[in-house]
Amino acid sequence: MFYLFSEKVVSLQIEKMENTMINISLPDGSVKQFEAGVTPFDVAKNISDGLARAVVSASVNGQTVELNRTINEDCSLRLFTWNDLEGKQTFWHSSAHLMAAAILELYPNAKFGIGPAIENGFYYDIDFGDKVLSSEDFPKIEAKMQEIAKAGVGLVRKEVSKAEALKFFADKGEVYKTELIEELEDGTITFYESGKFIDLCKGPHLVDFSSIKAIKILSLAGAYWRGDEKRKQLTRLYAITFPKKKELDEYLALLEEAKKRDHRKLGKELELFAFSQSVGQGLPLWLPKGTELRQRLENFLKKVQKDYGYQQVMTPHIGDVHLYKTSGHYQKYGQDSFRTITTPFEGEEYLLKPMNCPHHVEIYKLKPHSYKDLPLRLAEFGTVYRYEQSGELHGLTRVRSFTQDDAHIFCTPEQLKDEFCKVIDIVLYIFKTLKFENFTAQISLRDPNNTEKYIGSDEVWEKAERAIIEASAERGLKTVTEVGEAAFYGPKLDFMVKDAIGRKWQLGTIQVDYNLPERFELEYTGADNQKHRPIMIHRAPFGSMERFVAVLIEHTAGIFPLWLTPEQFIILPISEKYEEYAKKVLSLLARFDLRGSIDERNEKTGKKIRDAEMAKIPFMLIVGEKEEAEGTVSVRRHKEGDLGTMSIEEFAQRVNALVEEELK
RNA sequence: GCCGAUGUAGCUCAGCUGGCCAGAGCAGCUGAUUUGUAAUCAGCGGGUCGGGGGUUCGAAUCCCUCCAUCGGCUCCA
Repeated sequence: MFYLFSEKVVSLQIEKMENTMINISLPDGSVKQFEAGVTPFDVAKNISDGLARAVVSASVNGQTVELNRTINEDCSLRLFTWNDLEGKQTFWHSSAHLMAAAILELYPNAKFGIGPAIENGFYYDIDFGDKVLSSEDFPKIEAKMQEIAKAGVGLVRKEVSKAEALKFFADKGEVYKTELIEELEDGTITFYESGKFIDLCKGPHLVDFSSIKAIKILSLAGAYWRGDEKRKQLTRLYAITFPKKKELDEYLALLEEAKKRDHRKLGKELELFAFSQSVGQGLPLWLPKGTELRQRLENFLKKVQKDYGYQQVMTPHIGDVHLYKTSGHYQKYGQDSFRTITTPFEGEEYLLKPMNCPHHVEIYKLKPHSYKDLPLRLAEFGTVYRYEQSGELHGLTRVRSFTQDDAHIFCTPEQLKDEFCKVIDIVLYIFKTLKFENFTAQISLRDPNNTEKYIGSDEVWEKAERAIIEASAERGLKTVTEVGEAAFYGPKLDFMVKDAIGRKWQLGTIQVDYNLPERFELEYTGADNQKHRPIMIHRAPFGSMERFVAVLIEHTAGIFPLWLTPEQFIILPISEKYEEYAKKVLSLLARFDLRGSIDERNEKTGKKIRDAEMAKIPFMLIVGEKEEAEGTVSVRRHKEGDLGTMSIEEFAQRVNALVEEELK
């Protein structure tokens, strides 16, 4: 091992204090005695050889460190393995160094940006100069990584002074690294050296690369240096590594599964929605089956909302530009959004509505309100138009016209918490019914050190934030709190669900708004006969119909619940002789509120079954001579197979029982 | 909007480094078949090779430009 720096800087190895014993407390509450200078690895080995093999990093008094860092005083120690989030992060972070080391060997002129671990794997932002990297280069890089890992190259931590760090990278022409170092404080700078590749990094890392066994470079993309649109775009390489090949294979299988579930693919195959270049990008066309599905969702929510005291309204798709000037949206987004619509009359301008709130506010303002009228809950499936940047459009999840399952609740400050609870209840009911069993809520609060960028008094903010926190706690939500993430007009609660294959999506949102009541000078008369300002809650449990349907498609892989699916059954007559009977079955089932169709094609039953299976239709009803004679249907369940023969009534009752169960 | 990749029939795709009238499967149409739990057989029709411009004797193939899609970045009221 060669050292680049003068002896005094190189090593942090604190001299071992002879014979001093220290106490190390472990997460299970036990305290063990070790000699000072012990390393986390030693502790792991002391506990068990198995742990010593599995451990990747550790935390000493809450600070994550590598396994060979010496411990010289009493502390609490946690050992992380691959199964811990922290362990994975260490593993992937080190893998990023491994990738960079490989790239440096293959492309000596590459300049490195940053290379962090992410939720699934890691990336490195690299400036390749004139070289344009393509996915064809991946195998070469992977092979080089394997080679370095196999050689067991270590990751050695060194403390360096700022001046030395700057000089080191400046000499190499590493402009990105020097820029990063400029912002660091002297005395806090560490390098990690792995063979020829030396990187600025605060760590911690694996002790060496040998445990990185399975490597896959996933994709490449452009990424602005430091996320700044105005700065140079670097090449970002995404990759993932695992300690075992089997785990990589499983991960790749998961990616395959995700591809199969892609709502853009299924939306096309199941004929739910489409896009047309002639209509315009980001403007979805809902096909008959998709519309059927969406309307069922809408009706489902309408019914729930009715039970919760909401009133349905409808408002136009455009509004006078002054409305949006009053709301402030025109000033904030007008330039980047769809431009105003003009009319034959001079000075008359309209805007496609980018949101429903101002319209609902105007409904509120139609008459004076007493505190006794509140809360007023106005709901609308309101289609809005936003000019999203072209590169941001993505299937149904990011579009330029979408329908919010919107509602605005006008209430008094005292009612806020209760209203919040009720909205949470609606969201929970929806998640339960649609089997989103894994979800968390994010509470976004204002930054208390920067209150001037928010509208509304400290008093109302504190009250609202407390209301959100208490309501979430009362409803037993699993929450994370993000300080400083609130909108300028109020705190909010967002719901994130995990779908069936573990991917996270943001769905519903509940937001408190002080801004619009202020700007539109909303009022109500209180019990004290004084005018007061109501609080507005914006909420959309689905988020938008487009986004929700997209997530639902990916969550269910296109196999929708029976109550929701566009077509519950398809009747397959054995031959055209039984078409009359098939029609009779269809009309009988319609009387039981079941929906389906008949496959009257001149095809064999096997073919009809195959097509119905692929169309993911829940029930196939095969009818032929026997069924016609007995007045029965032969039932086949999607993916499950033959359920046997039963009477039409029995089939209907069984399906309806299942539907009832789903909606319970 | 930015970086990179892609764009061939309704769908999924083949057409290598420019040279027989641009192909296949599925879907569609016509006919035969009257069919029992994941693909019946035969015939037929269908493409401005994303649009436009250029290089060339000759372009789906090379170059430019625009559009759209995909992977990211930035953004998301």
